[in-house]
Amino acid sequence: MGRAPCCDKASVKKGPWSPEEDSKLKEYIHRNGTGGNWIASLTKLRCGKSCRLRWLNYLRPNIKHGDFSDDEDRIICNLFATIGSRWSIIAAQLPGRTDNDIKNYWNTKLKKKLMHGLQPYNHHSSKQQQLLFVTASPEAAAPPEAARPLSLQHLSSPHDYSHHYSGSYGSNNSTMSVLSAAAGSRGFLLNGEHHTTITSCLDSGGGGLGLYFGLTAESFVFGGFQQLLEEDHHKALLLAVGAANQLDQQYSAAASSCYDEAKPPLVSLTDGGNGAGGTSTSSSFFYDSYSNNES
DNA sequence: AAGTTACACAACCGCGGACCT
DNA sequence: CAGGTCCGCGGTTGTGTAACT
Repeated sequence: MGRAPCCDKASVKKGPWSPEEDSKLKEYIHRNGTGGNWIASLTKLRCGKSCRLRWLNYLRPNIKHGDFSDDEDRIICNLFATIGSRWSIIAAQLPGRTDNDIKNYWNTKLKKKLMHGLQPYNHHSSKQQQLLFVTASPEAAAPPEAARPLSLQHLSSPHDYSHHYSGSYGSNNSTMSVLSAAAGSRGFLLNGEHHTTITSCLDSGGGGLGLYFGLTAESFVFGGFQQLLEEDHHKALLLAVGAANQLDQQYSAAASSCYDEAKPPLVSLTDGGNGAGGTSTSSSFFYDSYSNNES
């Protein structure tokens, strides 16, 4: 019944591929193509799955290695915001790039690049946090000519924010839940209008970094989230807020803030050249969440 | 110079759906 | 139709190396 076993996992080689193995694999593909059964003639060399992966991610012709362009960054960001971590689909939009490549690039570089605008906190110790979703001003969603320069805006209290969520949490999963709850159940304000439709809320795993986004018929929100576990501080930012059909416009504004017990929360909107790794590839601006210091 | 840490990338693992017998 | 494997995918781990102390 069924097919023969994939391979003898105890006897096939694992680990990095040698040039000899690569040339054997290339020769096999050259002779037999990739349409057939990966397992059939390769079981003595490597596990079929391993052969397929090596071919697709490294040996295949026209594979691009090296730095990603700004255009590729933009495509990845926009697609991630739209469909999440569907790397194979994203890779299909980037000729020469593999899903594994894009996944690694996102996890090691791009995510951090996008988070670059976050400033270090001063020290608070709090068990209860508030995440705040801030109204997107019409100025911020306008082209650069209109968006800059925006002056610093002091917010007198957390209640100046349109929506907030209170709760305690300590893991990525619960962080995601909080973000989901905050975004989904409370909604957010965009250009003065209340929106409640959040299509997804993602947590991208380790490192305390997460991402969330939302879509409505008229608007788009794509955000990031940073968690500083040891300080129990959380900071959220929106990377892109604007009309969905404006996403390709080349404008951005970045905001950074720091919280000081003696001062009200500060939100600084600036030209995007210095924010989020200097991204100018999508409409973007940042807001911070508010860390409630009451305990 | 040696040890440690952080980072980037390649490879592996486990799962779900498609497919085969 | 049932039982089994294959394929493709996303998440995770392992490894080499550069940067730092």
